[in-house]
Amino acid sequence: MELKFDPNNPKYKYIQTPSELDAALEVLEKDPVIGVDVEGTGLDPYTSTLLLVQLGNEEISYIIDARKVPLKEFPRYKALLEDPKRIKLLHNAKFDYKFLKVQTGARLKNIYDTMLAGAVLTAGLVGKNPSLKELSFKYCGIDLEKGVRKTFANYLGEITEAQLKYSGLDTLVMFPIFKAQVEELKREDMVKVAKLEFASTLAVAEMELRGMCINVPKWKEVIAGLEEKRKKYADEFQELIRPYYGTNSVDLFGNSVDSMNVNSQAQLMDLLNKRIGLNLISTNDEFLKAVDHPVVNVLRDYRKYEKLISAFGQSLLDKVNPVTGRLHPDYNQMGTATGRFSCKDPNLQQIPRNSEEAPFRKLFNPAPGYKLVTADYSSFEMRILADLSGDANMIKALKEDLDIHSYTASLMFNLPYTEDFKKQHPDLRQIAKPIGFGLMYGMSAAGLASQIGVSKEKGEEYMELYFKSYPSVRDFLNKLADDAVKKGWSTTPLGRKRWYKRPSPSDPDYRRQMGGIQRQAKNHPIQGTNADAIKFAFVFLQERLEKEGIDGGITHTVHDEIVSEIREDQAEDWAKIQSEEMVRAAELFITKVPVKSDPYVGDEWEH
DNA sequence: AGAGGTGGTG
DNA sequence: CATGCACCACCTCT
Repeated sequence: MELKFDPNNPKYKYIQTPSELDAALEVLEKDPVIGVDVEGTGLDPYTSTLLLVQLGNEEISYIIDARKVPLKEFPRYKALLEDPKRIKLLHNAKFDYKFLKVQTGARLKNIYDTMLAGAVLTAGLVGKNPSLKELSFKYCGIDLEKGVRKTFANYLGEITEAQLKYSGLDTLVMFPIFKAQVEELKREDMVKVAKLEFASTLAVAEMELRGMCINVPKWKEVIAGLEEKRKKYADEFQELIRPYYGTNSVDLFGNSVDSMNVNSQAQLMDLLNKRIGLNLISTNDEFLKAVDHPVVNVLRDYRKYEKLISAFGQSLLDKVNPVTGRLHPDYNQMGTATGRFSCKDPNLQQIPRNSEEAPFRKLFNPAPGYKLVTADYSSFEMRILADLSGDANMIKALKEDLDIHSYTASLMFNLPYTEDFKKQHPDLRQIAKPIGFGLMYGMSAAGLASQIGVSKEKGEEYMELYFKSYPSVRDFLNKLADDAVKKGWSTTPLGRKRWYKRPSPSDPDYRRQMGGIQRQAKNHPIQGTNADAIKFAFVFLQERLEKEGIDGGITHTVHDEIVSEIREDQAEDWAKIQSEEMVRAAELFITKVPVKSDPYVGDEWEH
């Protein structure tokens, strides 16, 4: 690829005064594509200081010292970044967007993100988002020096020559990557999915900035209650196992001493199998709950509390932002091979559902004067399966709003479907339900059998009855598996691809790996279409928030659910809009069955 | 530092 | 022959 810059001697200009910035903008305003990058003293836009803002074209980078040039009072700078006609070229735009909005008041529009483009182009093959270093090597053969980036951490001094050179190259190198990726996206028919990622990342950035309110004092109370329970069961456990160890029951001062570490799987196996004489292959709850032994019972109780405390205790409260007093998780919009979001620090997508003892979700509340609006798609993946497979029976059931698992059971066991089928034949419905879910994961008859606790033969029989009821579902899923094996990828209707690394036939693990690919390929278009719809909903909702002048925004998402925080007087109207926009987004893909989304307005995160 | 086990979510 | 998708956090152990 022909470069418009010298990687060893990149052209840059260090901007320290408003008049210098005016001169730079004079040049940049002629460019249809602007490279953008920022350097700060840290990663958090609220607690770190913005040091540099680099703006450039494919030949030169203008490196603005944000401590010297008052960007907040610079309309011309803001107008350039917010110009909807000009493409802003960034790597991981979400990060820069947050800094630029918080610290300079500018909100990027119309972006191209080399990181997200790289991620959609390698989904399934690579576990993490591509770095700029990787992309610049791959597309331009340039080995970027990234050591300098670390020098910005907590940096308070004058900007050095090395820092300038490094910062300049960052914006320049994105141009050739951009050109190469666009060609690749066109070749792979992935322009639409890339555009969706680019558009939604700004809504994701807004969501992260907003964060979520958590009731810290009550959270601590709940944790304290759980700790009491954990201690009770821990003590009981040590008391119960003492006979199996004999010595070491007290230390030199007469205090009782633990015989073993309950949290150690190795020590537990030793206790349960060698000392107690059970014959367990694993200590997970699946196996423990099949055993009736006092030690095991107490262990299971202990584990329940230990899990809640370790995963959702103080470690989660430590993530509260000192400036905003709220939680601002890091959402990775290409965090999964299927296109779903992942979430971390903290992962609010795995907060337990409310229970009496641990009502965690009740402690996520709106700010004073606001409400939380929660809406999720109902049975969304089932609807996607019905639509994509085109199965007439499944479509009919969803169109008529029947209880889908009861209807399935009525077809499987040749019984009439009635309003009270669920009450009449709970057992049959209980057989049909796991098949419906399992199928979307590519589950086999054997897997089904072990899950519902029947023989392999019975499992096969049920599976056969299910597929006889929904014949097109079988054909659809089988075709997905076959195509993935043949082509090496699967796709959603939008064009979101997932690639597969097919094993060599001589690989001893060949069968198992091929089986895995087939299961992933059966699931990907379903889970991926859910993701496509949620991301369109993000884009639509962000547009509506701005258009309607809503005081509030999206605060959270959990795969098929979106939570927003809206000023009280606008919350009811917004609830309707949120559901409508979620449905509108889903209907871009789902046309043969109805899509439903019911909103809930309240002071707690619930659904 | 990384792997394996366990368990929380959709 | 193996046999349910997608994640992340915490713990222990090496």
